[in-house]
Amino acid sequence: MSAAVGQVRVRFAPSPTGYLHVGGARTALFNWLFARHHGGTFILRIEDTDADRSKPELTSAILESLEWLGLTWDEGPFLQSQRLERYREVAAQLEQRGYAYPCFCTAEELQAKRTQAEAERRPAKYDGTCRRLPESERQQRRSENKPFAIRFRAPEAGVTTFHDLVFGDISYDHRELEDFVLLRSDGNPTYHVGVVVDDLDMRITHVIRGADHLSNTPKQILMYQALGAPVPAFAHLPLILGPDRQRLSKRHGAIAVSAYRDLGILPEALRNFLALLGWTPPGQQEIVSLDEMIRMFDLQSVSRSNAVFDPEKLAWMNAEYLRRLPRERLVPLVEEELRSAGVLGASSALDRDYIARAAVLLQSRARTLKDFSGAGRAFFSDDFAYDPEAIKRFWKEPGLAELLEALRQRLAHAEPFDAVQTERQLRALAEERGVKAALLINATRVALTGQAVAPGLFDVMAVLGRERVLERLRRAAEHLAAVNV
RNA sequence: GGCGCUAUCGUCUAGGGGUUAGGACGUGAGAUUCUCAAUCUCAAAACCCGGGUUCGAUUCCCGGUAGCGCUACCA
Repeated sequence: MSAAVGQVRVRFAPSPTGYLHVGGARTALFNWLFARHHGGTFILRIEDTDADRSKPELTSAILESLEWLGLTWDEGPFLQSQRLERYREVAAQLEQRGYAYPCFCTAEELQAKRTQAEAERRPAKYDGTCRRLPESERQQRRSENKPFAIRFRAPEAGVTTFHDLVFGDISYDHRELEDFVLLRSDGNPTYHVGVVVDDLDMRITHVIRGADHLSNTPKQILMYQALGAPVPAFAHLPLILGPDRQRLSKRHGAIAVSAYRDLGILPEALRNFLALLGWTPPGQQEIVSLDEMIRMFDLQSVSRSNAVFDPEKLAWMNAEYLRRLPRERLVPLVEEELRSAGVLGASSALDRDYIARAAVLLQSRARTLKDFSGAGRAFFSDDFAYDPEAIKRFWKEPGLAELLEALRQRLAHAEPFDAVQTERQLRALAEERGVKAALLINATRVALTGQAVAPGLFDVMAVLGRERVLERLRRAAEHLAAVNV
């Protein structure tokens, strides 16, 4: 790739009217991958021209989510709200050159026209009242300080055709176009001005965005042409849908990137999963490292049909990543999870080495980080409850209290207190009493972890250590004796 | 309604004029076992419909249908 010519410049341009959702994250990811693949530049721009709906705190939340996903930007973030003068300047320029005109219609008038058009089952495009205003009339109304918007003078005939890198050739008849607003009557630009002017000023070479912008593209191309500017390449991405095949929205539950972080999802897992929504790497491998993704990413292999977001597959992928996590990354993540879940207090006596051993033991069956503080709670705190289901399943045998007490006494002298020795002692006891080892093992598991499901019992004992094991056996025997009468 | 786009297992997708239509998640069965997960084996599961082109279409073309998008002084 030659660096001098065609240096790739792409951007991600969210609007701070909500949190970064998975669809936006996927768009950001594809832009980022494209930039990295081509050794280009990834620019972040905040489209906050809608003063009413934009919230500054959402901007920082979006940045945070992008950083969490590892999608770092090379330039920006640029705020459109700080470039308003520039947009007005361009709008004025378009007006001077006859590509735009002032429109004095009020919101009420426009609404009335639209309603009537719908009633008559006509397309509800702007009727062009102010487009046909004589120049003198325009001067007159302006001098009266009547509020006005600036509209683009769309061509009345012809077709705009462009080549989309994902969708192929797209044609759009100009008769479908209306004279869309460039500048609102309060002087603020609309979306179309913001994108075109910024993409131009920022020398964007490839506009990679959601397919919901496909129909907007002809309008923007017309603006580039009116400005006598080169048109960038376009690549539209299929949309991400909910399980009901509707466009993803709050109704679908977790859609914000931050929600997945809170659910205990790893950023690399979410990133990998998102990459597979609409893009397939060559070969049949689905777990793809970042480096491989960058190397293999290609807009031409992006799908054209919308994709349903499948949380089940994400969960599977997260488990895959969790299992592969090296200890030095796993342990801090687990500690953080335990702390935020309140399992580990500030004054916890647990040392790092212990936490590490417990985390590694739990690692192979964890689906999310939440599992460490949830199902794994008993490894990090003495304050855990016996799961009613576990009791029902493994504590139904009579005489268990006495059996656990006997086990406690045997284990008190097991030396060393490791998986091999504890297993030997437990099996010996089971044989001595003529009960199946499984019965004792399962009952003990509930005693030690409160759960019906846990790692291998003897590994659990080895990690917990003699002191905790004996104490918990005592507690369980007590509990059973009290309940079973 | 108008315009645009899309259409392969439940889901994500590969493929492509002649294939046993491939993989992954999920689902079912089995192996293993100390519970569960993991792992291994096996199984069920798809080319939207109708025309056309062709010796032959799931693949190419047209139409229909369905879904999604746009249709704002939102982005």
